[in-house]
Amino acid sequence: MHDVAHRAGVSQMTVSRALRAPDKVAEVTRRRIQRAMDELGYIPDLGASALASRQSGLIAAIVSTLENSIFAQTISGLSTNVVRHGYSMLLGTSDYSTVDEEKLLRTVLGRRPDGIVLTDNVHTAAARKLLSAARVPVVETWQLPDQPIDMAVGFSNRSAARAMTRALFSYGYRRIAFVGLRTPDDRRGQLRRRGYRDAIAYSDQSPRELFLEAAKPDLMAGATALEEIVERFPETDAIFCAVDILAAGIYFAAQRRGWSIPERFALAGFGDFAIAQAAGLDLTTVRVDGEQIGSRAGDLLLARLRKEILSTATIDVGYKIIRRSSA
Amino acid sequence: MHDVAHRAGVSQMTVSRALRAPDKVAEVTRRRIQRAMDELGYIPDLGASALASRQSGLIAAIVSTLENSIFAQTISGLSTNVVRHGYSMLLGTSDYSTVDEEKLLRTVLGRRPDGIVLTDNVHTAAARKLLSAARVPVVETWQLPDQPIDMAVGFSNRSAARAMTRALFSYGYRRIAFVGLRTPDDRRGQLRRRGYRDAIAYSDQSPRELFLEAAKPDLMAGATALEEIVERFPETDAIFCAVDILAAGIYFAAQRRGWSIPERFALAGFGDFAIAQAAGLDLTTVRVDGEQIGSRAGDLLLARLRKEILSTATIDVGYKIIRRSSA
DNA sequence: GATACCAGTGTTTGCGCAAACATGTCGCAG
DNA sequence: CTGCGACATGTTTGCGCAAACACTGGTATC
Repeated sequence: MHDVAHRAGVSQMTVSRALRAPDKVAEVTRRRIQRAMDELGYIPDLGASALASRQSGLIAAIVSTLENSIFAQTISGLSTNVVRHGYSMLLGTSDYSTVDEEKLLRTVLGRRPDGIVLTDNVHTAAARKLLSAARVPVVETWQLPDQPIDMAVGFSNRSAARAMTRALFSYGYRRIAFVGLRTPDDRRGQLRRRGYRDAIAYSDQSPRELFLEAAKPDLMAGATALEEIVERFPETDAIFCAVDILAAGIYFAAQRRGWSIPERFALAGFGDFAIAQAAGLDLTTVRVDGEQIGSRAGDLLLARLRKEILSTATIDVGYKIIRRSSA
Repeated sequence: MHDVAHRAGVSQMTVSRALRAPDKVAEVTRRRIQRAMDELGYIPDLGASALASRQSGLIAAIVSTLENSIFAQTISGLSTNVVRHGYSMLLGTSDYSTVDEEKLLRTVLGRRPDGIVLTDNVHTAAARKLLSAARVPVVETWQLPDQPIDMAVGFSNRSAARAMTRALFSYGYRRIAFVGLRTPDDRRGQLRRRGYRDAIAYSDQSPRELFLEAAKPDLMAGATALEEIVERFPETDAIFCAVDILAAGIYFAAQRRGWSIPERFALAGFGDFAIAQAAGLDLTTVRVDGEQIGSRAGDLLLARLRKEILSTATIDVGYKIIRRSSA
């Protein structure tokens, strides 16, 4: 910067101003400086700028995983939004572990980000303490937390599952089964199950729940699920799966048995993954806009960083029940 | 840090050392410092550290898109690798635009990253200049570039497509058609086409190529492809698609016609996307390990940062022809 | 017992930039 | 013509940390 200043015949401070507050520098001077920067191939050191201004210009995101395309979408939405406003994205992966999240958080906070976005809302006590001590704006995303650390953007898995179950009732189905995974740390699955039970409780039916031992939801798990459903709840006329992929597994397994859907039984999933569509599998499901969640999270952060007073620190982006031919 | 030093009864420098070079600090002192840090909830400022040490501890990745799960995998592999070694990930999205990539590069370089990973190998001249001027280790990934900027990890789309075409010949098919998209900026598709032609040139057959006008590869495009193939090359006994999703589209379209695969014709794709598997669509395809590409890119960077002499700056991770029931 | 050496710690300085304040220059009201 | 304010620019200082060098007391060497 000093070199640029020298070449443009001004002081280093004026160069700094030309960069950060161009309107405080005379037009001609600004152009001279610009030319000097171009000629020297000067690229301002944002790290040093951060140190001096106490604003890092970084937005950190800690996602549970990138394998799942929904979080990738959220990052994409968030990134597009904040990058446009001059921020850079810092990314970390917690692998669904709160302990890893806490560890990651320590390093991330070391970068003094201006904002943090989390895709999970379960944290260690220490992590919560770190975050509040850092006095950094935080947005939790996807499942709306009961006790938000700060801000939140997402929806309620429970109410979405309740809505889907009710929708199945409204389509005329009665003996609705629910399929989930037993994995104890699958909070989403548990919430969706509760939503299912909420709806069942308001009906004349008793719950038909199936929990698979599978570690991961996949097609195989779906196939197993169908077998067990047939055995334990043979009267079932609709199956609601906690995850689309399970529904897909059930679909193909049914196909192999020569059963047609929704004649033999209706089928509903959760997530509206591209997978289902791609498989030509016209699945009734719950859709949540992952990209929008990221984008809105960015909005909240940016507003906060502009010192705006936020009327609502929590945004419910809702969900959509997509009825397709499977139910 | 000053406060921590005071509390531990040492100088600020000793605290710094306890952090960066623990073995240069006496055991007891280190423990006192550790305690002081815990009590104060001190988190070192990595930005300031970067400024003083001239090492940012940042690895930047510029991906074409996150929508596509393969790049998400690469980021995941890269991130896991470098984070373990104390680096943080800076992420940017170029949306397949070399101009956006260049813009992004300017900001990214402002952070003075210790290494950069790119998922594309087409860049503006200015971008190339920026990168070489920055003297930062660079790894280009996926398609191996003809003229690498620095290092590279990936494979050759051309040779992979050639191998697949040859494989189809070896399975006994003769009249092999190729389906791609016309989108001019689809470099990958062009390279795969060349690979196909390479193989055809060594056979007694003439090329049967079909280029769709569709903007994006999807199931619909696949369905259209089948119609055109049937019309223009009715004698075709095998179809090789530049992308799995097209193959899936063809598969379902064939299914609707009551044609069975591979009896009516064989089908091969490229990419081994989870989609195909999920659809229960047992597709013969070319598999490339996206996560490994990211991980190996990390290895190269880390080695370079350790000042190791690299014997090879380019790593070909290869590909696998996966023969399944569709061919 | 002088010399060299080393582990452990402290002091000084500067990384590249921006905040805060200081200075200079001009136009315009009275 | 004076004085005051608005604008444009310069000077000083410090952000939080680590490199480089200086220093201390102890141990090994012969």
